[in-house]
Amino acid sequence: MGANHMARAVRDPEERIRERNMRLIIKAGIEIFARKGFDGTRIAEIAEASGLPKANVYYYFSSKEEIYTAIIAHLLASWDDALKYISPEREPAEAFKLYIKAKLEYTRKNMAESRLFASEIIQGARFLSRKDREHIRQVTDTHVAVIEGWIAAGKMLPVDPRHLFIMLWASTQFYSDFEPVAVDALKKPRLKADDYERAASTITETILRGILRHP
Amino acid sequence: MGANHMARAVRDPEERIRERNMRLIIKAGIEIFARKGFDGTRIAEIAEASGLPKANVYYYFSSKEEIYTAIIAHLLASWDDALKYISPEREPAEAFKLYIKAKLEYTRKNMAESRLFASEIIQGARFLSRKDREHIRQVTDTHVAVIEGWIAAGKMLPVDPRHLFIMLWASTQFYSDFEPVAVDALKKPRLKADDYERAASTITETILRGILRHP
DNA sequence: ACAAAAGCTGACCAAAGTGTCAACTTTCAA
DNA sequence: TTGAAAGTTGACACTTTGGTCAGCTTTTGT
Repeated sequence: MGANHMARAVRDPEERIRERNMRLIIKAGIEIFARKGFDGTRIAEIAEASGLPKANVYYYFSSKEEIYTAIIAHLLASWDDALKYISPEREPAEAFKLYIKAKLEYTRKNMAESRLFASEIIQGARFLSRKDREHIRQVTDTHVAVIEGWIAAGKMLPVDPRHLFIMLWASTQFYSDFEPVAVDALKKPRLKADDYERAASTITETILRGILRHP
Repeated sequence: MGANHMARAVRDPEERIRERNMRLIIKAGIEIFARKGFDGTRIAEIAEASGLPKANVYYYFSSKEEIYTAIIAHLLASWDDALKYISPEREPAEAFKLYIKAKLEYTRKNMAESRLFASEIIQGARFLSRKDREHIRQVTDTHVAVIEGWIAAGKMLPVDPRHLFIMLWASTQFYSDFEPVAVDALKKPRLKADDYERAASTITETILRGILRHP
């Protein structure tokens, strides 16, 4: 292992321990914050769920808030991922179809994160920084502009892009955020992959008919 | 006041005090449970918000859960109110338009209730009884049948009614449940009546184009 | 007027919660 | 091999919280 590293301090080997434990804590935290909200979550519970003693959790995070905001920051990174499909080169039909699909897939595979974020918003977005919210606004603006471009080019009907985004965001989020209600409404014991697929096609078809010039 | 009552015990005069205090507690409870969730809410805070000493709150309710479930029960009563517009005699266009409008109006005028309900669902619907959920399922079924009737009569396109309801429910709820995000997405300092009106028209127009035979 | 019912509340617990710490063990570069 | 940094943890201190209670005041039908 010749020219290894000799970095500033001592260790390195992937920083295995630290990384692994922080990951465990974050993972458990997502689950529990999602279920209980910020105030309702007890650190002891996070500790138990991550298999670490409470004092060890405090070795890595100095407070409950620090765990929570670490998670929120991580979440926001994936916020705009699905939006990449809304790009000017694409045709609206294709773009919305892909967006809806990606959004539903993300929300299905990351239920806890989705719920945690929803919970944070419902509880007043107390831990979203001004910067976070500015970021949301900016990303929205960019994509609103794309839609306005499509409208100007006659590629879709003049639908208010901001309200349209809200419809899409709301409709896709619903399936994981409010799963107990979705389950009852669909009369299924639980939601499976094909329920999400049927959701995707219903939303996509309805929205596309709703915003495209009649074919 | 001749044949008054002489009920089993003593008082009656509108039961003023009891009624008034319970109302105050419930009202404060809705606000705070909505913001903090069940676990995050402290009774002391409800007491303070309702202007009563904590011990007095316990004079009327014997536990936190009792306050909470009282509120939930009250909420469910208004659950299906907007759905009355989805009735077989109506034309789909009219029905959906009225439904969307009513739903948005309710959610706007009862933000705290809306959020509390959303919060309860996100946190796993722990306090919805089997009966409550059965009720939801039943009401949905009734209205799904109406839509299926419309589809069979060729009055609208064959859209999956259950997913359609979810789209409507989700899109309308969003504005109050996730107001901080809606505010950012719409670039408004706060949502006002005309934002809800614009939401209503965008949703209505898009959905109607999405489910009706092309006019 | 008056006694019984209803309403009120400060003071008090026991339990649960957050966060700290000193002493111990493990890891690792030299 | 070694010693310093990193990691671990039981026990503890302190605060908050849900819930109780005994004794007080107010209301009310008669």
